[in-house]
Amino acid sequence: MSYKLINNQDNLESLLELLLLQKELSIDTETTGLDPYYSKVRLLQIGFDEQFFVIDCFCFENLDILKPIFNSPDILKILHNAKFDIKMLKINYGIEFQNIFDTMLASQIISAGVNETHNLKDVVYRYLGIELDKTEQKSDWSKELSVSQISYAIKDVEVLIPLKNKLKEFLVENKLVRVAVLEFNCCLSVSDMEINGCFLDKNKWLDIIEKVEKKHSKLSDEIQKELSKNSNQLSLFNDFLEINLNSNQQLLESLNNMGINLDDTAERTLSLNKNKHEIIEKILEYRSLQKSLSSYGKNILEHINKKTGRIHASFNQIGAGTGRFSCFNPNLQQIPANEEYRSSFMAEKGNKLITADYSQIELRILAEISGDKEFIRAFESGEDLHKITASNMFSIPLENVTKEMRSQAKSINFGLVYGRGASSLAEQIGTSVEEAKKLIEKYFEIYEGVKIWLDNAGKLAIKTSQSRTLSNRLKKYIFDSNNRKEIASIDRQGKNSPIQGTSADITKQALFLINKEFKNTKTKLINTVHDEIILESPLEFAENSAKILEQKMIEAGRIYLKKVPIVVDVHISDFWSK
DNA sequence: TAGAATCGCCAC
DNA sequence: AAACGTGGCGATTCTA
Repeated sequence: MSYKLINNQDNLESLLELLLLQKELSIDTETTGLDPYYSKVRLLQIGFDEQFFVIDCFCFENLDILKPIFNSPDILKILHNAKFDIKMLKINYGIEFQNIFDTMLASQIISAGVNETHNLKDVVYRYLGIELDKTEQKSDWSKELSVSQISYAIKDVEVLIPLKNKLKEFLVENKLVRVAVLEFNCCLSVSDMEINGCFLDKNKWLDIIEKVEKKHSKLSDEIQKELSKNSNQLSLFNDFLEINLNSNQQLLESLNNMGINLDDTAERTLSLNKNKHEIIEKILEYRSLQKSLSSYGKNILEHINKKTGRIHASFNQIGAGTGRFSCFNPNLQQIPANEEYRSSFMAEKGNKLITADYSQIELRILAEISGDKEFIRAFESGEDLHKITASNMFSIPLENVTKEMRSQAKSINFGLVYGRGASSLAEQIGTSVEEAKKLIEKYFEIYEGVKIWLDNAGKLAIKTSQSRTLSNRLKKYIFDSNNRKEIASIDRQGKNSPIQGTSADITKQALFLINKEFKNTKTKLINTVHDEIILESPLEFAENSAKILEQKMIEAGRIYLKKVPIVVDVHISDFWSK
């Protein structure tokens, strides 16, 4: 294998001359670790036309002369899991990227929700049938380089160009080029979002946790006492028997012992049996506190980066099969939605947080794709959707809609996108199943087009084993066509995926537009939660940034929704708020 | 006994 | 048997 090692300024300048002539480059890095704030880039590998260059970054103070290459809209940069290299190169060298092809994202797009691994080794084997040896990947890249290390480093960039070509064929064949470009563009935003991170006020957070801990232990005592008092099982030690409240097995047994016979201890079951004993309410409250303490609690503080003082969560750009993000270390998408918790996520001194979310985006998408005249009209009116739905359903003027009617209409509206049935609706709104059925029928008389679309979407998913969003994002379904339960599930997924996935399309489009708009400013993208985008902006720019954010989110929505108005709610605050 | 599986619950 | 879509995560329980 022939390659050129670049280890002095002369070499680097000659390389630049060559790179400027290229249309496509494959790029990879080898680093001393995984955390971009604590790791150094050892090697930067660049390949094109069977030519490979290995830059020993330890020989250079900066890589400024290469910046125009990475930032060039005319040179395509091919990477696998581009976010990793982009973050490393940006933090270490201030290198900005534009125009990328991420073979990992491409592989995920083609897999279309089917469980497959997307590390380079597996993807290369799947698409090219080549076995890559990755044993050097975790070797020590901070010392003198071995021949084996260099040849490994080159192998990775060598394989990227044929891999990209193969993946591109698949993308074209499956009409996935549009969504791929969307994801590649969005990857740049996600990289910045992870670099920026968000600020969590440690003391404020600890105060909350302390309060919760007190409530938690008090409640725990009360429940334990109650359980042992009523237990007809005597302790051998004549002491009261403590059970592990977090063990649902033990809890169920204890409840049965005191005459509360339940099938399980699921929240649903407990809620339905609240009237049997006051302890049940307490158990539910205990559970909620337990969840807060274990899932968030002090654990989240361990994610504060010592260098930046901020939390840099990891976003999986195509984390869900529908195209939604997922998030971990920590999961910022499941922070309790109450102000107590969220207000600890703050803007740093001199800054404001700007929180913007799409108003009822999924229902607007449903209106768009179903084309239902009445549903669209409801949004065009600008009135409260649930109220206007109730008014339509019960054939009464808006002002006569009662709270109960509105709440019933609201439950149906939200249940729609999940393929919810009558029995589950009945449970929520506290009516008989028969009544719930009638309400749904009435609903679909008003919004007939919605019913037709939902029915078809479910059937189509089962018939074709796939569904699409408005960006043409694909979701494939694998199921046993003899299994009724599975078919019912695919039916619901077929209804939900195009909606949930289009929402993801829109948010990703917005993330791209926003990041582009705020490039080289002090306004930073710091978080996103499905239909919500959060920026941190210096005080003096906050008003203006908020306006731009709103505009760009609407612009992104407009690309997909042509018939239905889009509304974005924006708030400027010192902390994360609704 | 470590890792897998399951339950339960937080978000949208 | 269940009947509501998408995730991550922690504690308990199961399993090899």
